[in-house]
Amino acid sequence: MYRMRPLPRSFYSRTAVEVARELIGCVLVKGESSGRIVEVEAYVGENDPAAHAARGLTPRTRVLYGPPGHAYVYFIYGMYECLNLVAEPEGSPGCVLIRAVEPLTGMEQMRRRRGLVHTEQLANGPGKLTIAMGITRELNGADVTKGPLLVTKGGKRAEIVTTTRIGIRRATDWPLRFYEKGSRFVSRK
DNA sequence: CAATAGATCATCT
DNA sequence: GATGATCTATTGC
Repeated sequence: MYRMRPLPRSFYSRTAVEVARELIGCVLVKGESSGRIVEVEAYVGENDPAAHAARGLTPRTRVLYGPPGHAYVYFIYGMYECLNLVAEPEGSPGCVLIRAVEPLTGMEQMRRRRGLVHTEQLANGPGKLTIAMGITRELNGADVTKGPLLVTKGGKRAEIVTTTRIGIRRATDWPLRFYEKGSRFVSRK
């Protein structure tokens, strides 16, 4: 189907903020599970004190410096994985953290992985959504313009709320978190 | 309700 | 050796 085609690489080859805002309302797909992206954060590169790229090119941040449209999946707190999409042209390490999705399909599989929680809480956080959708470090570096993990265009354009980012210690006042206004599926208002 | 503690390990200093 | 883009359970008011 036309709608199911992955977003092209050119979509991601813009500033992290542009990509972040445009991703709201798009659909994240992996296998039979899919969800509408309702909350994201932009990490804007080496000059962003809260970004992993703030310390430059290391083994971990390698994919951030690669071409846009790839997944950056990292392990945090000894327990969770977080999904980012690499933005900006190759060599510029901006990215977008996917913080929450509204489950659309494959909810049974998500419940199997996440437990018997309400639909709103299946994927309303960066760690929760990777568990719900089965996204692991094996997908680090994966090309999301191809699959098995991909993003497609959403339906109608969402109204977006801008706030400061969550769970970071530095640059806590930078307005780089975006979520869909009125959504019950965001991690926190 | 809000605040806090604990889990648990890859990454970088 | 300290830290962290988290989550859950528990404690306290």
